[in-house]
Amino acid sequence: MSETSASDNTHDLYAVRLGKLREMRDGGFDPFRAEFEPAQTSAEALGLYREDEENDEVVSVAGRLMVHRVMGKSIFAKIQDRAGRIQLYAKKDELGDEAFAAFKKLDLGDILGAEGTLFKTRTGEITVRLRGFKLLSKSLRPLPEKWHGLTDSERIYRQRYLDLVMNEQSRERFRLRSRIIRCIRRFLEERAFMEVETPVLQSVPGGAAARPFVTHYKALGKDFFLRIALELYLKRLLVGGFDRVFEIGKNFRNEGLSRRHNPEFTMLEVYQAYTDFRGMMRLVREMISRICAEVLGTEDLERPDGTVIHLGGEWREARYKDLVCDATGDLDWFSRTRAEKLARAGEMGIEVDPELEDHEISNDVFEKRVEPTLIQPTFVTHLPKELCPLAKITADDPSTIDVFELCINGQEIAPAYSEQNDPLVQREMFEAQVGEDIQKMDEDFLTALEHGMPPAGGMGVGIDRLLIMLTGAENIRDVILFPQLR
RNA sequence: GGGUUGGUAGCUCAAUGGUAGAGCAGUUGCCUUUUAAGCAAUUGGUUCCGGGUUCGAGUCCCGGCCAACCCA
Repeated sequence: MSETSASDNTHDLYAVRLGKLREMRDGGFDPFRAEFEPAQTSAEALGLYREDEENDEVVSVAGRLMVHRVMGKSIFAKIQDRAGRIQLYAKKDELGDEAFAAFKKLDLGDILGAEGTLFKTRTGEITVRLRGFKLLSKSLRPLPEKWHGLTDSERIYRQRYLDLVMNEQSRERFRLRSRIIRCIRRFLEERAFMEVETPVLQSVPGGAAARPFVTHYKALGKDFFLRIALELYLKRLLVGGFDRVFEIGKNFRNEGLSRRHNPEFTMLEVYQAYTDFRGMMRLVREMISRICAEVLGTEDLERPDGTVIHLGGEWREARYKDLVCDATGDLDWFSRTRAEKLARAGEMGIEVDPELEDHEISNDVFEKRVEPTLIQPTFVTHLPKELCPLAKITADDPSTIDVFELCINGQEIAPAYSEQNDPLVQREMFEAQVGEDIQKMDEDFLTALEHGMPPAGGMGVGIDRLLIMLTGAENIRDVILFPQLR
């Protein structure tokens, strides 16, 4: 190797910035111990500007340095805070030589507090005429390139903070998520629903058919599971007399990763006594209207492919069996033998596991040929009873249950049931499932039902999927701050 | 789990099997209302990792890791 000057590390961005930090500390200033409390956000400060007036009021703002243009004896800079960006203007003869030199040495990504008065530049941008500033945190690593920003999808997810610093669309999507969840909470609280928290660690993971994550509880010497649904604990609360409850929380399912699946995802579950799945239809309808009115400002959502989802007006209602028959082109589909169904499904190009149960073949048809076509809001009702052991059997059709699945954007958004509250039937339904399924008997839940649960409607809303629909995202990772990666 | 595409400077990207480049960022100088500021000079590389073919590999082959998309 040739003799390179070890002292010349001007190419090493980290070393250059570290050097600047050392220099400051040697000079008696440590940015990481500095204090500064801004009086305004960038947006509030901009709002204080008065056209054709003195504008002698001092504003103070703080944020991350995103633009830094040195022009001889003046410098233009922009800092970014939670409300946006604001431009700063430093003038050598106003700021003083020392402070000006320090301002000149700042790096993109540094976090600073600044104060000064407002004026408008020649090109009309409201700007803070810097009177003083303080470095509040030295950034030792460079930000992504200012124009193209951060596009590497892996870093967008693994280093989400960089995505949030660089991409306004991303910041806006997560603000929207927060506002939508807040809107849902308010909506339910206004209707006397009480928010509760139930166990994440469970010894019997119930309420759904899914493979759970297993963990070990050392003190008890027992394996536990991360919950796959909220349902069974919330229903215990109905028994206890909290007859309107909801929970917004994480569920965990030990499944693969895909555009629509993250192993931990956020569910809303709502239970209301003295109503049924029809009551849940009204509730979810009103809840989504409310989100449209309060958060989105529209009932028409344009998807990335250009089609528009209409959330206003009447929502379609269709029976599960009718939809499946339509999709197969066979009006007698449900009276066909298993072999006939397998053959037809094969003809339709659906790869079906020949081991599947009868109803599972039909459900494959539903999931692959019906659900993706349900772009406009559709309540799918009267599902086969095998699909859910926790719902009431339809009074005039013992093969179906009183439930709906709300589908929008080609995805199931919200299933809801008239909750099964007959402990004897519930036990039979569980027993029919156990053995063939991962789901195990939750005896404690059955005991609770035996004490008497009021008739109730219950509903689950997949918050992440709802957000995919409402934000027009194409991937579940875009609505989860820190999605699971390999 | 299978298929396709990709991984090159801090970032965004180039580079017929033949000397690894550009823009931005950085460094130095000029510039007191800029808007991806400008001008001039300049630093910066284990081409994801490990093998192989070849006189010669960022490029071709095999294996691995990671990502995106599609399928399961």
